[in-house]
Amino acid sequence: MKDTVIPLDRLRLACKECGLATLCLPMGLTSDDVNKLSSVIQTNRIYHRGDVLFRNGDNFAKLYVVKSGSVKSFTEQAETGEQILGFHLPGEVVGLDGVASNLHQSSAVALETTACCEMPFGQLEKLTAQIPSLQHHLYRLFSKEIGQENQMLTLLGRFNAEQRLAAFLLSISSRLNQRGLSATEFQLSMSRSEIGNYLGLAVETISRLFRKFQEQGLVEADRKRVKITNYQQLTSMVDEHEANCLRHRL
Amino acid sequence: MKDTVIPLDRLRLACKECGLATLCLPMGLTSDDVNKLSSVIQTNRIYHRGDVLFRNGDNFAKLYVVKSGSVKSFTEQAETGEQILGFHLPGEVVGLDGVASNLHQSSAVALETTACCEMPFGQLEKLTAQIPSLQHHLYRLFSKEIGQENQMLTLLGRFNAEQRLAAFLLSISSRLNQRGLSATEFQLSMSRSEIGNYLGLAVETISRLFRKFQEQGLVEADRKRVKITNYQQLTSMVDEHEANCLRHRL
DNA sequence: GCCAAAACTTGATATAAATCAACATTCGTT
DNA sequence: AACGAATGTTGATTTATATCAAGTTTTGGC
Repeated sequence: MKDTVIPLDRLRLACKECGLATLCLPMGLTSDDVNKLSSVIQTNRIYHRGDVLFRNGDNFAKLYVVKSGSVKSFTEQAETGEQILGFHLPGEVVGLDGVASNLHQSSAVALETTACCEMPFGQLEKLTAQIPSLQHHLYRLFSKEIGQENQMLTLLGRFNAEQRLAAFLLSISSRLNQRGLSATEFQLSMSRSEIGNYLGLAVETISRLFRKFQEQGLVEADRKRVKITNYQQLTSMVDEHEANCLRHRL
Repeated sequence: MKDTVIPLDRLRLACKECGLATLCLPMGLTSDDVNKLSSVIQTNRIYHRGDVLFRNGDNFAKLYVVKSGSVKSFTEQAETGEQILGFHLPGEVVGLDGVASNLHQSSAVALETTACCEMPFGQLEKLTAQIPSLQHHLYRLFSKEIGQENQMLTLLGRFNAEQRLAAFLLSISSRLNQRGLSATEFQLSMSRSEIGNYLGLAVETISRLFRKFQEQGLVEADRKRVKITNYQQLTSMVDEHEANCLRHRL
């Protein structure tokens, strides 16, 4: 008995102190609920740069919550290329597209040393049937992902290169900030090439834009270290664009 | 009592004969389950061209299942423009992005005379807690939407104009075909301008591409009437592209 | 701490698709 | 059936961004 109780408590503690309440500790869970949830979660598995969380076509079994570090998800096309679908920062969930067919529809690899909590979806699903607030939380999680992809569709369909990079930097900034990190100074974990891939732009374009932004005093960028020096103007680039670029079509 | 029983039966019948098993009749529902489900669904509400299902910012209350006709969803930007996020054909669900914040994050209007079943999400959610297969079905529905948006991200990020239109036509074709309609001959419900908007291209480009496809014997297009005359080659345009276009980057 | 490979930068040039401009066709209303 | 408005077509021109081609800098393994 003690053998069982202590690990659960430790796990529960792990979740409580995790700070990533997004998925693990939705409001309104009782202590008992948290124990149930904790008991099905494998906490803090460590991945290193390039390690695969799952690959397109793998059986889908679990959702992954990034606890620290970062992950990219992507589809592999033919033998030569990949299309990056998203970068996943601490507190964000990876693997939602696997539920539909019980097979992962994309791949995910760690961009740096990364800790993830892994949640077996089958067990999670059963739990959600018992804990209404958890169920609601999970529906919301799926829905939020859809909303974010809608934003990305707008970006790719209507934004020019400059505005794409601005929106990208603001997105990273805001997401890190939500986790208590600086909104203006951070370290990117992805290469220029990966940013370009994600934004539908050539590497060279990303490189030139970083220089341009720097010249305009919007950011200071030293390799992966980024400091946003004019948050306001960066924001207005995206907003104005939304007005401008759409003026032309329909 | 009779008053209650008969409508429920009628509704259940409505669902049973609907043929759109996607959401309403997942495998494994008992007759009793179907009655429960039917009782919360408002069936066959009719919308006419231009009618609004919901608007960005509206309170989120229900999901909409297109039964016949078609719907477009989009975000409105500034006062002048819209970005079309998707076209929704019979059997498809609209409104999933509203769950996250309890507010619709996009708008939806009927493109033609359209019948929808409306499912109050709160009640649906309660039901899913009682009916495991329904719960699973709903998770899968969300997940499928995410998968489709991922495909769209790839299209916008990496496909050229030609391949975007090819992919678009093939998508419509396949989705109509899944509903028992012809895969090669159909009537589009959206304008060239809306297609362009959706695909991140100018109207003129769409117009030229239709001509080009026609000259190449891929399709016969007479205004909104489309006949795919070389399905095979249309498909290969998209596939080859996946190999070609990606060869260049990363 | 050195070396090769990878990542990044920069400039010159090419090109796909947007924009501009004009006209044609279709649709919906009276 | 006739009209104006919306939608679609077509050609000429421009432009944003890709591509090509060389470099330079950084990184990570030995």
